[in-house]
Amino acid sequence: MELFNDKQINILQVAEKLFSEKGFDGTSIREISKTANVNVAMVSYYFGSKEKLLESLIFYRTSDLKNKLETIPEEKITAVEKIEKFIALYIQRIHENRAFHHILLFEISSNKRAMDFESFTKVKKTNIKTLEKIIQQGQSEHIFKKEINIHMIIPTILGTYFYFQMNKPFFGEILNLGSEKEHTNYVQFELINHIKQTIKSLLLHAN
Amino acid sequence: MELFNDKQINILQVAEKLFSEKGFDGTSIREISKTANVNVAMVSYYFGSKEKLLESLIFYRTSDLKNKLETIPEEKITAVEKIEKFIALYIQRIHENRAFHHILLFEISSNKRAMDFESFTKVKKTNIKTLEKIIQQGQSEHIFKKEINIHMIIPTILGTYFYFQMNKPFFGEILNLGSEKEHTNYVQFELINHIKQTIKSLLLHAN
DNA sequence: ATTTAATTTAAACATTTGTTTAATTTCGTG
DNA sequence: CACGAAATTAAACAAATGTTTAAATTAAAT
Repeated sequence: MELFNDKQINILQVAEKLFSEKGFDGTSIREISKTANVNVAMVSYYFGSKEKLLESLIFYRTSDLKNKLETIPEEKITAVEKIEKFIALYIQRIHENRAFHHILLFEISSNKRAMDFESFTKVKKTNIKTLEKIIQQGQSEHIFKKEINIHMIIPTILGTYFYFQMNKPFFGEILNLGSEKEHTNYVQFELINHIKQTIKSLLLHAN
Repeated sequence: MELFNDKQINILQVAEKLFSEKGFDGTSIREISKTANVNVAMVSYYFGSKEKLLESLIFYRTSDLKNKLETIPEEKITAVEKIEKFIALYIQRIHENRAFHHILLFEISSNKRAMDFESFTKVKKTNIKTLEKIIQQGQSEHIFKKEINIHMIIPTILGTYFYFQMNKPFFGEILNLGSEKEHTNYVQFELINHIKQTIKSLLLHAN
């Protein structure tokens, strides 16, 4: 049994794109339906309402948010390698679903809609726990410093990415990133590398 | 000659609060005028339109965005102290105007409005130049490492702050920050300190 | 005090919004 | 083929939106 049929998925994907570009309130159902080549009534017919469409989108995207981060602590590699792998996988995953995460970031920081982000928050908390486990492993091996604020590591990792992403036109200009491909390439190599370097420096040398 | 009279400033401040909480599209002129205790028509009368109200807000806030960052490179303190001062002043300034910067972040990353952010972009570019100057000073003194991505330092500094700020409810919960005061206190001490520590580690020990 | 300009108001305006209706078409099943 | 359920449509709906109007009030200037 499939949760969403092709037509529904089409609408969800169009809505995701428009919501991420113009915001939830800035996007009308008529614009979504026109872009998706369906009648206006189809959105209500399939999803009930505009808010429920957003909820469906969150459900749709969160369900395949399961990631390979959880197993990293148990792998037979060094603590530093674990950190590097964690950062690379996490950023890659978010960048692949960047439109969705963009919407989430905006909606979560808005006081307007009382929406259920629990399923998403749960994944986020699991990821934080995974990172903390890796760091504590490194600390007990006396590789990582102990005088760090472990709660602020995730904000630095994800914040660097999101700030870069949200100011895409700005950095695209000063870094000469003309196309989307060049942009993704920069994230993949330069940005991920910078974050790795930053977190490693902090964990290995902080005082 | 004053640019905005008391009534206009009142409207601007109410609009700032509402825009930052519910977004530009999520806030209606009627809500603004009701909160500001003025007639609906006053917004059009004073500012012309809703979009021009936002432009006026940007103008109003950007005009006092002049900061004390520019003089840091010339001060007679060590490169490390300059970096620390830069971070502390920059984050403090943004945190004081957090509602405004919240709006800006959202509007800039939205493709919807073709708005003029030039005056703001100019300030931002000046700040980046200031930071780069400080780092280059430290590098020529052989205190700072050279194998860093100088363009990604600002995303790490501001991104850490904004990510924390945008996920305020989330971190408020796991850090037990009940009131706005506790929250600001955490930014002032813990968060700024973490960012200082992170950037210092990177600049001093990166490899 | 009179006139002129600036401010404030309630009402009206035209669009746009999310949503529903009721009729029509499509499709799978007996 | 025939029947019933699902899908699709154009139209209508009420509410909300940004903006304007024209009259009324207040303030400033002469």
